[in-house]
Amino acid sequence: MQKTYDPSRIEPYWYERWEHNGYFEPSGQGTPYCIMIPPPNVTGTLHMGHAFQDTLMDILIRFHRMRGHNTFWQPGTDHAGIATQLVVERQLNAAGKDRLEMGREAFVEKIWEWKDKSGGTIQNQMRRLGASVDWSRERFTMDEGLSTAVREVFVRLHEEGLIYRGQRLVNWDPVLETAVSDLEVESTEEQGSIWRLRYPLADSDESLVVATTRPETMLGDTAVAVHPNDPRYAHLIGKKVKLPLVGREIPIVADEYVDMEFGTGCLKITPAHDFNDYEVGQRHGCEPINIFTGQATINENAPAAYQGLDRFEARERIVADLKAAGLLDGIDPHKLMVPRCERTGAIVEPYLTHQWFVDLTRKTQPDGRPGGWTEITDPAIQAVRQGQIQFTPENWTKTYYNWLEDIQDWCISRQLWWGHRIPAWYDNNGQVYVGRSEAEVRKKHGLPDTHSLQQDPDVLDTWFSSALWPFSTLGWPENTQELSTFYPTNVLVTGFDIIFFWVARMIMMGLKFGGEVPFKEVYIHGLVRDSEGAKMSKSKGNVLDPIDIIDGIDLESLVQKRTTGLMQPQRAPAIEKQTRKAFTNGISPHGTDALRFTFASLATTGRDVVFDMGRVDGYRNFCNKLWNAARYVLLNTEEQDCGANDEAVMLGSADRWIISRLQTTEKTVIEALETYRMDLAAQAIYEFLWDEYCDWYLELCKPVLQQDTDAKRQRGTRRTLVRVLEAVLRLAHPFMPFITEEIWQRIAPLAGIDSPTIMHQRYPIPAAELEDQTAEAEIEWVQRFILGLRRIRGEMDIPPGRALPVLLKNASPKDLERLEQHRVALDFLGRLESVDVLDANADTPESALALIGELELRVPIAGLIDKAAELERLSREQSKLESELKRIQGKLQNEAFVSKAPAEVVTREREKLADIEDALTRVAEQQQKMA
RNA sequence: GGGUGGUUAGCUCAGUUGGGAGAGCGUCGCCCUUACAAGGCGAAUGUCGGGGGUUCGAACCCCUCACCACCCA
Repeated sequence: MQKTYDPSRIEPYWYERWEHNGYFEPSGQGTPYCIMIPPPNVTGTLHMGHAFQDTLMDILIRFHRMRGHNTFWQPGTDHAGIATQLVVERQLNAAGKDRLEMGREAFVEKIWEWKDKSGGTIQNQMRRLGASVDWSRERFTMDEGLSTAVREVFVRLHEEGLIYRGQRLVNWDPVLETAVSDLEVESTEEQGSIWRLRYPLADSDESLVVATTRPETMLGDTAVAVHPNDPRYAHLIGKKVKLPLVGREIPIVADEYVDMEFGTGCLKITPAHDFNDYEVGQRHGCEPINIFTGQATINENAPAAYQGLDRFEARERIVADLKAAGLLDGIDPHKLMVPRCERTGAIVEPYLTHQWFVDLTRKTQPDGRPGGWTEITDPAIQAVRQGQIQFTPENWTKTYYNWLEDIQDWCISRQLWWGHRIPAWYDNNGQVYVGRSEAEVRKKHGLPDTHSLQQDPDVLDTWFSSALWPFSTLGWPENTQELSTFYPTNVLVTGFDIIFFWVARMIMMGLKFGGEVPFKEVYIHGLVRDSEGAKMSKSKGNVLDPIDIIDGIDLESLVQKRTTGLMQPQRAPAIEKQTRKAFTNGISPHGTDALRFTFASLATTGRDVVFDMGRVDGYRNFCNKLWNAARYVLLNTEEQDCGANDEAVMLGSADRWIISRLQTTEKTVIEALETYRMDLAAQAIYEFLWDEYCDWYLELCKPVLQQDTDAKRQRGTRRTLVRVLEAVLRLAHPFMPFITEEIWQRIAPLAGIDSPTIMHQRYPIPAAELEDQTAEAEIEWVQRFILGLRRIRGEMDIPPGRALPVLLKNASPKDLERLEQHRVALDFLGRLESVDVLDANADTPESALALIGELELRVPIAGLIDKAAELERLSREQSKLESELKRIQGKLQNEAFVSKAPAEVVTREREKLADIEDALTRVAEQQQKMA
């Protein structure tokens, strides 16, 4: 093995080999285990969230594969309708071209070109991460097969009356001119104003004042609402106001929606441009008046003076005109939530348009057939409530229920060109026909070719196809082998941010069309944040490319990367400054295994994953530790007798100890993996490998390998060195696939194993009969002995190279037996010059003291010990012991404790008390002697 | 306004049926001991957010307050 650990040398090599040899494909044997990847954007790049999530999935996949399951991890991408169309459109604009001039067909062609060009990026980044997905079955939401599934679902839902077309208020992006989903709208608090507008009554000199954050919408007002219990306005209910600038007379209505405390207590009602007003308007029979065009300019329903104005220009003009008319009562600064489209940054407009909806709310349809609530929503709730699907952590079910129980119909149409075209055709009479194809529609409805049909120009929400992902990827609606083997899948691994939009919808569609839940478990992980705890985003300039952590990147390149292609270029200097501060020397290379191990150890139950580069540094060191430990093992075992063919061996207590500890570690790791506690699993592996195998076992081996003359003992030690390492490599493989494979290739033959890859080896199974309490007690005694000695060394500033004479006093027969048995190890690890056992009544010379239970370990002072330092240490130890003594005495003197606490707890406290009293006596003696 | 989660060492976080406060990183000493200086050995560091309650006993259970974060309206 190379002397230094160099991940860049081993990682790409092994991945290429694994993939080339088809090791990621399902074995076809054993219990099926399947995970569907949450499909990333086909033209996207890997961010930290992906890397985190992919790591967690790969750990589960490799774990189950090694347990002998028929394991399948489905990879793929989605077409990300808006994002992708936008990217290509921007490219065209930069080249001086225009989508509309170009035409739909040519534009879509351009997007496919872009997809082919940049489509492989994220897949190759996943390869760098070691993701063991089955690339041979990769899917894309706009593949032919998946598109068939989309059409099939649409048609069937429509046939059942569960998809309808209607006019509703939707979130509208006036830049893209499309409806967008709630998920794509981000509301943030922004500074705005409240305008107080005075509306005169129609039939008197009275007037009232409405408060609004959006004065321009007054052109579409259809009512003014007050609270029915508001005494200030009770006399006005039922009267009319004359809408300024427009002249329309609109009613004053009473509605409990109005907040009497807010503003003036009078609310202008604009049903066509506000979700709440729409509801209020409906209650009072107000016809919505739409005053905007698709680009949010004022349309022909408004007075001519304002037509054609942009919504923000219109606001200024209207406020100015009202002011001129003496109808502006005032302007107050006000913070309000402003909804913006995540993609374009444009302020989203509630907008009244014709869209396609999935019914999720009706219990029954007017014709008596079951409605969407009964057919789709309620079953999705029940599946979780009745435990067919389990969430981890369980708490997230609340979020799930909250949303589903208050669900709205799902707007699935988008006014885009990139996506699945809605399978609906219109004739010249406006009659709509839904079917799998135009031919099917014509056949079904007996429409001759001469009867003109136009397909609906809109496409479906990307989430509509994503909702089908768990079964459409497996070949549905065909009844394929894959579908019957892997559906329902085992677990969905995802972030809590898309529980509503994706998880819930997959459950709905899975139950409806897959006939069963799409997955039995949902593992919800946290979201990756930067070291300050802030969400990572390009515009904040705090994103990290996982590949940069793997390969390393110099500061200049990092600054460059973070400051190019910004939506707000003016932020570049701030981002540059912040980057230079946070990464003074850029990012050093860490390798994939270290990054993966970091992600695993960050996967706690919390919902924020605060990413700290220091952790990655630490785990890279861990990889290095493993590497060097393996080198040491090989150095001592290669071409030597390791008992690979089950020759007779003798195992010492150190051997039996490390084997016993390995069983415990295996149990911990497996249990942690089964409960999605990757952090605990990683911690157990880390501690075993570093604190037990490296720090103690390798050291305990040295005297045996270097000095022992018994072949069976040496063979036993070599065999244990090799076998334990081999097992822990398998244990750690799901977390650190590359380094474990590389080392395993060298170690496995020494353990008598012949196989091309660790990937297909069995995951360790803890064996109760290998647990050995006796050996653990033995080694613990040795550890305490050595630690006591080391502490004296450290505190007395005695160089580690200097051999020490040791005196033992108050030794029990057991102590003497252990001393005898472990003498070689103690000499080696403790650098003992001599050991003398003193009689109980013998005089003890001035010496530094360490207590191992009742056994006194003493190092004589002459010429070695700093008397003052020892006295200082003794007084520190004394006060520590005394405070502990006080605590325990207090407990035991409490009669209620003695009588009510379990007997074993009381006994334990009594024993502790005795130990402490004993230790205090010795410390006091020692102090006297030194004084 | 409704809901959820959080508050433990300087930093990031564990703490699984309530019974001796932990890890990593950082800090401070001593060591280039033939696997590893990306290392070894040792040390220091906490009114477990505040208050109250239940209990023999609370970081953990209950109530309450404060602050932070997120989600929904």
